[in-house]
Amino acid sequence: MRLATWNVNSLRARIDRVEAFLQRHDVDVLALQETKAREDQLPLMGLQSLGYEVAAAGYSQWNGVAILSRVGLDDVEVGFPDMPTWGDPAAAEARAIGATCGGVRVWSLYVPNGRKVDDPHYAYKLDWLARLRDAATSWTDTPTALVGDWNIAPQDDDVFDIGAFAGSTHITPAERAAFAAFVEAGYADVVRPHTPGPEVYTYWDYYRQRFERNRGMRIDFVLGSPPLAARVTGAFVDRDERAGTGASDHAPVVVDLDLD
DNA sequence: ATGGTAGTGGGACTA
Repeated sequence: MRLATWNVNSLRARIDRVEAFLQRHDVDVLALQETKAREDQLPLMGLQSLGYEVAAAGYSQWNGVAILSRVGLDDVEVGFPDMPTWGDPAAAEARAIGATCGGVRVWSLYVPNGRKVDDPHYAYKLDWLARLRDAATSWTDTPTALVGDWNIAPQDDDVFDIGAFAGSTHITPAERAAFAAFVEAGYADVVRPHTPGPEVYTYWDYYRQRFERNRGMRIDFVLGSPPLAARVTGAFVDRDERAGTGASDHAPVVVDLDLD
């Protein structure tokens, strides 16, 4: 089974790219973030004609997560147990959706950005991650994939210039500890072993020609429970998807699983 | 400290 995650930065603006991506890589399950579409603006018929079922937690303008699957899509759950709903509950629910696809529990996650370290959104981000970790701790015995935009760069090599991020979110010790807590709970970054070396990014800002100069960040991850991680046979970042006009600012991350 | 670009929706906000 081929599983992918992609912060698409508007599903409707990029539906042609999404369909091309699914076909180019023969993807079975795609977790999307920043769909920027309400549920009544979905599903998109083109995806269904390609054989994909759609589960979405929508919110107009910002956020929105979805899961597309052509290997079954069962037990859809919007939000995780005890998820904090600071601010607009609808916006909170548009950050996490879970579904069982082909025997794998997939969670499409859009971790709160955090804005600035002195912003209330930063405390919300840490609280959100801690509660997700608490919920995820009880899922480690089953094949579970926590995928999406984590808005955390766990290592200094995961940003183009660590010096430029001094005092910024995404690289603080507290955020990195929140990420590490998932690893301590048993989840593994299943992509990094297949993408060795520095400067393997998943996100490049639109401005200042950051992609052309490869000044990016690695903030999109697939974390697998032990039963899932044991079945990973390969992974890659579809860097080419970020090139050209009309691209999302994030590249898709693809993982292959041997479920036999 | 600011602004650069993109998306939504048709202004201001988010990233």
